[in-house]
Amino acid sequence: MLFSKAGEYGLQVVLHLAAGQHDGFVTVRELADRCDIPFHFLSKICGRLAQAGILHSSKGPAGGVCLARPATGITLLEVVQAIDGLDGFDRCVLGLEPCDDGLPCPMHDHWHRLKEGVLEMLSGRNLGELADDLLSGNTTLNKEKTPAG
Amino acid sequence: MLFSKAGEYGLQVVLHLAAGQHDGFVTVRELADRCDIPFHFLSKICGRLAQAGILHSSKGPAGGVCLARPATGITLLEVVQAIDGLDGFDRCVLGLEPCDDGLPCPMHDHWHRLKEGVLEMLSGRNLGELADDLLSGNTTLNKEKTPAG
DNA sequence: CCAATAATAGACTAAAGAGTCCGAAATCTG
DNA sequence: CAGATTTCGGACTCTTTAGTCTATTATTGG
Repeated sequence: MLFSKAGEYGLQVVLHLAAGQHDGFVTVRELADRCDIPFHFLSKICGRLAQAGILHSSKGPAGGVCLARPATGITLLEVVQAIDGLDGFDRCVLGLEPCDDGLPCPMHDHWHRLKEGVLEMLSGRNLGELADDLLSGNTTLNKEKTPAG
Repeated sequence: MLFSKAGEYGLQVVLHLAAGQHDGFVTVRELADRCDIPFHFLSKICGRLAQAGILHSSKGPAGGVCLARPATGITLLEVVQAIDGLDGFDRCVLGLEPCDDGLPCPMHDHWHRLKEGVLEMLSGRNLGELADDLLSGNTTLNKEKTPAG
């Protein structure tokens, strides 16, 4: 609805890393397993996040990825921007070409307010604060499948 | 971002019909031309809208489509539901499977409020009111391409 | 240096979304 | 009834997104 699958996965992983309190690198394989994300697909996503300066990465044994900066200095908006881009936020909700404050479509104003709300959701709190919510048990990233049977 | 292309087109057409003050049927061809939508694609969309009881349709010469009910009795939400469905509104914004008030993801609450806002945007006003905005010139559906050259 | 490990890059396949085409079936006009 | 018009339905192509596979490069440990 709001993000591509890659975007969803990227957000999950970044939150996982922020809440994980890992010292060094975590392998993409482990992230993929823990978050139930196709490994090769996640590799690409982490590549983009590394290129955007959100993750650090290291090859070889004891390598992997980790947050490139303190979690308190990273917002979800950066992550979304690195993966999905922010173009969607500039487009008319009806797909009309000339739709701005000058020539607004019937939903322009209302949608504009909602978009602001989304941007605020993505940039208002940093990864550290969200990680705190996770660690305190107020929220969760669990993606457990109900055990077979 | 929020709707599929088919959904966007459907909303455009329904708004166009509501604001058009047509007496009888309008051909899908004419709608496609006016709204700059691929004709065959729009045919399918109108088919769905007709099946959902939002449009009436008639074959043959002097045939076409028209709103099945007074515009004041139709909401955008119905249109979206008929074309895209409402499943997207039930899904977690991060794509997590168990994500509800009991086991919320870090964005659950915030996203829930925003979704309510979207639903309110789609159901809060009816087609008639939106058509009034269009007719009074406060809003527009214009999709003019800048003239070649 | 050698072997194992892990990210990186790119080609490839699969599935979904978007758009096209054609052959009905229905309906109006003459 | 004949022919033109228009919706309806399905099959089809094209593009994008999602996901897989393979080879390469860098790093670590022995």
